[in-house]
Amino acid sequence: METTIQERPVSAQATAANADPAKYVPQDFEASWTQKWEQDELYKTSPADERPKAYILDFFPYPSGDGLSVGHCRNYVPTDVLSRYYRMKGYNVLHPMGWDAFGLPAENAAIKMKTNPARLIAQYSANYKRQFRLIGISFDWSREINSSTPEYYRWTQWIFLQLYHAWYDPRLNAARPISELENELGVSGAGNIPNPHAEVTAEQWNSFGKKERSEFLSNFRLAYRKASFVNWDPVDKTVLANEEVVDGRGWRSGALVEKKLLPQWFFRITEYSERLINDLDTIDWPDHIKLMQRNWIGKSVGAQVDFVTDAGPLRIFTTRPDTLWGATFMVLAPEHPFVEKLVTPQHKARVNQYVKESKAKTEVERAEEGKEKTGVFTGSYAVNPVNDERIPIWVADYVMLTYGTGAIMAVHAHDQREFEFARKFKLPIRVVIQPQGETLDADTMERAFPHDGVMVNSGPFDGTGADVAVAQVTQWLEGKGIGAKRINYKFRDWGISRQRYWGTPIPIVHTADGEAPVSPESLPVELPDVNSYEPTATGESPLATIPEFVNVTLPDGTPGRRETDTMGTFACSSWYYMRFADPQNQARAFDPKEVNYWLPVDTYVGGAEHAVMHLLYARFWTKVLYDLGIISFVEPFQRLRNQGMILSPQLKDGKYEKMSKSKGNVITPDEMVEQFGADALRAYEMFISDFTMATPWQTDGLAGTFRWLTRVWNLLLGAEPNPDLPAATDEQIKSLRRSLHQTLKKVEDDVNDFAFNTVISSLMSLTNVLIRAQDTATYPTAVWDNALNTLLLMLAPIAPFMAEEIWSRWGKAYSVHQQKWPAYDAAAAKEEAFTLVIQVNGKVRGKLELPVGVSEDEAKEKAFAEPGVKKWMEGKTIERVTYVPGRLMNVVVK
RNA sequence: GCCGGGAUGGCGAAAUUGGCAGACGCCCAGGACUUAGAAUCCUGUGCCCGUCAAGGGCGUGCGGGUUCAAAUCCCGCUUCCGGCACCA
Repeated sequence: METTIQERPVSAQATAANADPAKYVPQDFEASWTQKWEQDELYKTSPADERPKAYILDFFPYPSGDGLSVGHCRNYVPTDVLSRYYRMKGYNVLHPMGWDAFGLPAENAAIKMKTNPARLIAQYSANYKRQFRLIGISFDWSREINSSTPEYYRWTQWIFLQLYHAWYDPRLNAARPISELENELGVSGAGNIPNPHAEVTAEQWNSFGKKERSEFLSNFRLAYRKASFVNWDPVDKTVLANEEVVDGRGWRSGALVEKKLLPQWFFRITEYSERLINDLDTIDWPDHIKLMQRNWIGKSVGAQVDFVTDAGPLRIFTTRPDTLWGATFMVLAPEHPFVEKLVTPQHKARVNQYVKESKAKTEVERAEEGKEKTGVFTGSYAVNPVNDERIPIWVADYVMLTYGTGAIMAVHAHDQREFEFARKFKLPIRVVIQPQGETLDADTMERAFPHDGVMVNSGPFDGTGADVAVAQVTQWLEGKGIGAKRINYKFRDWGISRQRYWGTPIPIVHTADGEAPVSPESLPVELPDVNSYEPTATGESPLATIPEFVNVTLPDGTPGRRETDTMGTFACSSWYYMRFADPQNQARAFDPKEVNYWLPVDTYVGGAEHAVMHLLYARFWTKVLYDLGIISFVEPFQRLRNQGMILSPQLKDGKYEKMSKSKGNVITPDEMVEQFGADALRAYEMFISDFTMATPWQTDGLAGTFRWLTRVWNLLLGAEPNPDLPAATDEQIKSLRRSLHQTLKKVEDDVNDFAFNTVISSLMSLTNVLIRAQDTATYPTAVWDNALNTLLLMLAPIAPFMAEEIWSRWGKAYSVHQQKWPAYDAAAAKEEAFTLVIQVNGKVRGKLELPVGVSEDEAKEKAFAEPGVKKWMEGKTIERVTYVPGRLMNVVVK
């Protein structure tokens, strides 16, 4: 098929030749207003004061070489509109911007281009900044921050030390100074701490040397180092957090992640599981994000039970203690320490082989093979403590060491995985839960029955119903001392070590006596300025190869080696929103007065992809700093909203694609501004669809908002009223004011509700009303001027350039952006009449204009007299009439 | 597999949460202005029957249901997009 080249019908490109001052040519004035606003520091935020505050924040962007696309503008424009709106409402507004500048993409790009990541970031962020200015975003640039500067990461390190020097006391449900733990250990050991991470008596503790104490405290510190199997990305040559592994691959490199045993730094976020779940109820976030966090934390309530084995008590976790009597064997994870102890000589070879193979598999391989269960018998047996039955112990890789206790009891009849396993290995199956209304038969069952029912074959519990079974059995186990209630969480501590150069150095020195934290006064531990910083394949940070960095002598003369891992960038973004409250502070991370005034963030906007990473980590840091008395709030982000993605306008295989540089379908704000101006772009970003919805870009739609702004321009700067037109009647004047104030209400409500698309459509409607009014009658000057003035003020947050230009052409005092938001008059907005929709048997048969407050009888009388309605009622009997005042009447006839 | 969220004209979408489906735009068609085009303005525009009429029927992914009344609530599917994934 032949394609014709479409001419671009609408365009406002300025050419010097046809410059007409009456015409709307945004390119003629937008840039100079940006300059003036900046000169005048129009958007500079004041420190804490008496006014109510509004903190409106976008997710901390990672500046990339590609710059911003029109898709990125989708969140920056609405937050800017909100900020401008709040300024006009008299709020003290904080609307800042900065750069999440550390991390792999910049470092990898810099290595490739043989340059320095700092230089790249400077270049990329300058481009972002240029684009933000281009589209009129009102950031207070005096508060700009860059997480890779020593002035910033000094305080990231400081917060790291706060965590390092703290532990979580389950008795207080809060973090406390580690020194208080040390005191307690010296007096009473760990004996008074419920479920301590490690046991110690006071005598033992007091006999410990420096190094032993240091190592012991690692079991409690909120920032700790531990050798563990980690997700190793062989392409980026670094460790990844669990959240950064997607389908077994590194989220940035896409490489298959390997398991590697390395000493790593962690933050003990799991201590906050319960609070992270509970406090979700106190914040205004999208439900699906809350749900994702809950699922990620993965709380399950059940019981732990000790089975008797030759190697000692074997502890399992189950959410179904009511099925204990149905256990027909046990399964250990291949890495479980009991495997070695329990395997009998004649099974040793097979078991060792199986364990070796499992350990070699990646997570993906394990999962892929997951449908077909594998496993081997150890040769040993365990005794089920509830019925003294002897059951075989197997090893199978569908059991994970990292969840629960790494060991399970297998109840084949009531768990699908175990059912499959039992069928495959011809193990016995026993029904211990009978569903209501049917009878399960262990021999003929084709699938497990994992649901509720009545307990059978369960000794003293036969006949117990599902509603109470778990609680009663758990209590019984506790009474007999063979088990206890236990809560398990899926998620694990947050691994922050990165074996890379471009990140915040971890402020720890390793000495012969153990770890020595860098003193706060000697921060920052600066990243050395070096030429070569390529990652090593060994799992060692490139910093380890720099002797000047590594070798240190502590103030007391002790020689040490600096920690050479750096922190993953989620550390930087876990507190940047606090730094914005007091970004220049050289003496501390922030002044508590400022941070407690501005925080929590009132409205936080960004993509849903950070649901379980940044948003969980930031909440965790906030809670720790709260516990330590540094800040006075427990949740960082009061209201969260996620923008929908903007897709490429081209259909491919019946779908709209994501914009990406590799597909060559990226549309930039630069080209759109060049063609239509920034204001039309802003309006279209709002108008395109519901804020949360993914939607394709349509440049023709942008042409539509440009046309609308042109009509507004012509209306507001238009000619004097036509003297030939009749004077407006009282009714017309009332009607005009009604439209005006209804729109005002709608715009305010919708801005607050993030319904930006309908903000634009209602302003378009108002524009149409005003243009029509202008062509119909001459309105009193006061009425007309007030209408135009109100429209312009409503437009100011949306189209800031145009609003300022018109304001200035009207000869009003600079600046429109320092004006008050117009006052809403509810009386003026009130309707005097309404349209009554008349239905007969549910079908619309007529409409009637009636005064508000008309009586039901009168409405009926008039409705039944309507010819269109009458026609359908003739010869029928009225069965019922439903009347919804102000709306609708439905007559049911037969 | 489990858990979320969607599906509305040719296109992007609205719909006060049970009360006129399609606001507001785009596209398209016809007209005005113009030497002509662009821009602008006016009119029309869910589908079908009907002479472009009057009028009527159908219509919010599909199939049922509740209700005087369903895009909206309930049950069962299809499909797309996210998330989780042997979690005991």
